[in-house]
Amino acid sequence: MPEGHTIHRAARDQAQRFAGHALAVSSPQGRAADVAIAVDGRVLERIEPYGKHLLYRFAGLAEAVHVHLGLFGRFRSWPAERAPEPRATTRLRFAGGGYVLHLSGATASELLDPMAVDALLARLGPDPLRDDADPSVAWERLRRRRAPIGAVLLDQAVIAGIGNAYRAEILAAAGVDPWQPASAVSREEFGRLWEIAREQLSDGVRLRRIITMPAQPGRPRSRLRRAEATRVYGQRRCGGCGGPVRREPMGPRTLHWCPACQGGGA
DNA sequence: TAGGGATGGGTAA
DNA sequence: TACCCCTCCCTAA
Repeated sequence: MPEGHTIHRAARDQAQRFAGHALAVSSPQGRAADVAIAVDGRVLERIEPYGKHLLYRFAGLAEAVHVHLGLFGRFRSWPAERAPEPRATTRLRFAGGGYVLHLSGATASELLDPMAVDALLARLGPDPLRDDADPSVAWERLRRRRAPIGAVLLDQAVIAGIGNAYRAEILAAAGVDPWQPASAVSREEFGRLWEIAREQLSDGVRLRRIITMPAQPGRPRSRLRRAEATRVYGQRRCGGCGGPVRREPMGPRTLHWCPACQGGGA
């Protein structure tokens, strides 16, 4: 679920529903009780997405509410009249503007003072989904790394917002060997990776899913089944050439790639 | 119905 | 590198 596209989608959807409204905020689970106390009754002004991080800004409050979904975090929302009771795991509940939102499982759901916000943003690389992103910053960081390009794409300090699925899909679309050192990637190749990242993540925001394969006759992209939606991630056969997709651990995460299209792999 | 993964990341060593 | 946290869903029985 949560790579950068999920976060940007959530920021837009939630801003549309909640921004400008005073929110009733609670923490049924209790683990974010301090957040609930700080913002309950305040007007939500805006929601800012940075990579996989969200910052909620409330009127009259210097601190921001920082949410990071991690691997397990999830938002659910409903029109107020159809909203279920919170579960035992509901970390935060927002209500206002006719809607209810539940957050569960997040790695982070905390108040950050302005200095902590600065520190957070300082350790993130540019986010391809943001208009203010400067890819040359990512390039300067990436070109110095000897780690495999597949691993460096997951480093949020280099590019913010890419996760395990998109790193596989971006490299596959670019035909780049994930195992080659980042330092061996040319400026031109990097430019292509950045552009593909932008396109794939933007499509993910629009379609609300990771879909990197084109539409098929009679089947728009939004209706592609899981087995058709990606080129290599989670697939047994490559969506490009039909050859076998390989899976190997790359550091702590499983890399999916097509040796025929991308090369690589001992 | 139990259990293994999973689109993450921080920390310690 | 290893371990920890966090929750849900799909799969295999």
